[in-house]
Amino acid sequence: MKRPSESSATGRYHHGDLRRALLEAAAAAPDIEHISLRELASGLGVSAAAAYRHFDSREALLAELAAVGIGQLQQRFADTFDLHAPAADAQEAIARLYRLAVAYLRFADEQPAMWRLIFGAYAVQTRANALQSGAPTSYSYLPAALQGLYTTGVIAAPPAPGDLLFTWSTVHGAAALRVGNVAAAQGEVEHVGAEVVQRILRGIGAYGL
Amino acid sequence: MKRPSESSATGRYHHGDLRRALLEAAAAAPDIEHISLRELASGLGVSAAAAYRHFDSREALLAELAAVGIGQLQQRFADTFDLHAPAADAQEAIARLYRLAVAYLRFADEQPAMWRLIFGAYAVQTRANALQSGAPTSYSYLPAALQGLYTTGVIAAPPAPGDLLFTWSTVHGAAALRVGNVAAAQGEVEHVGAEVVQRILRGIGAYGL
DNA sequence: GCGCAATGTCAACACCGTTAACATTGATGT
DNA sequence: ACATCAATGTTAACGGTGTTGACATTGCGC
Repeated sequence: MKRPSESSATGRYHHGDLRRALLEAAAAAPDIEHISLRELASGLGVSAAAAYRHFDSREALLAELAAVGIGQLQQRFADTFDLHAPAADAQEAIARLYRLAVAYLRFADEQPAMWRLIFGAYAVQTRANALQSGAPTSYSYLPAALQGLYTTGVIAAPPAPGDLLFTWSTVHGAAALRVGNVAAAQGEVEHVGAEVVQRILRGIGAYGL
Repeated sequence: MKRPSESSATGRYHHGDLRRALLEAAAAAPDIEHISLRELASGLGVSAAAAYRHFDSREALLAELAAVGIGQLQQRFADTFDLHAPAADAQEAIARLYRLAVAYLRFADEQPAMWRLIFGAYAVQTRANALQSGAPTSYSYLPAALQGLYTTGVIAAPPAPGDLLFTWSTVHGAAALRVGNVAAAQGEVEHVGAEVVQRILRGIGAYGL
């Protein structure tokens, strides 16, 4: 309808979908946070000022890009288990937590720049907005996984706030150390995930594993 | 001897200790990573080019500043317990881990910009250098604390690499979530530290608490 | 098919990191 | 004491950056 069939810019005065193109080009850059608007624009055969028809500022573009990244992360979480389907049994509940941890680690591994953008100073506001939107977010999965551990009897008591804090901290921390190239956190994602999840389970009171 | 008594720059052609002054001014800035050399220099009543007599580049200055920050963090760790004095008993060994966690959290709380500088993309090389220097570093304390838990009988087996990874991840992650303004990690430092350490202990196999 | 809002261009501003050429200075050796 | 020289500062300039205002082109809705 409105979108020209070509997304690449030929000699046309109007690009067609510059907003999306800018975000995609930025996401494709190896060093997201250090790209320049001018470089980005000229790479798309467009003037730098054109970007300001779509974003208030460079920061606004990065914030929007962070939102895209949060969406990607959430999608990875969604691929690990269905938020609305309760875990069938203890084994499945534990597997969900494990898959979640591995997804977290893998995302950090594959997109470290995006990871830093999401959890760096820029996107604090972006994350806050994503949270108060009400819709299920990436923040819904970890609590759900813990709840599943309870309903399947892996843990005896409903997960306390401290359990969520602890679990989240551990998974997030392992990913952060990985992005930071800290030696202790390198190695196979599956291995790190297993080491960490095993101890998380013990930490929140899952006995007899 | 060589240093003029005044550290503030009066009309003198030579500043006296510009290198230190630049680092201090940068550390005092509210948003370390986004300061400009020119602003920094002009704030000290000095030309921007003067900074290049002391640092190869802006990045080099930030790297050096990160090294300073790592030193400060290490000092906080050193204040929690003596690396060379073994823990007297189980209670003391546990208290050491707790104080370490709280120190970690407090540092992140009080100097979030420095925290980001240290663990961000810039200082990867800096941290690597600090590690291979051989001297005791901030990376020595967590392993030592875990070892203390073993020697005092809190845990039955010597700490495995996975135990270090797990403990480090959790503490680091809690601090990172805090810096990132994630709601679950806010609240009193002592409380967050206690919640997290309690579960870490369980996670690494400390029973009967 | 006219007109207007959307979307682009161009030119300019102030600022930035960085460098080269030059200036001042404090310490050092005789 | 004094010349010398390395250390440390200055100024001027380069190319690059984010951002803005004035103007140009275009496609969609009446």
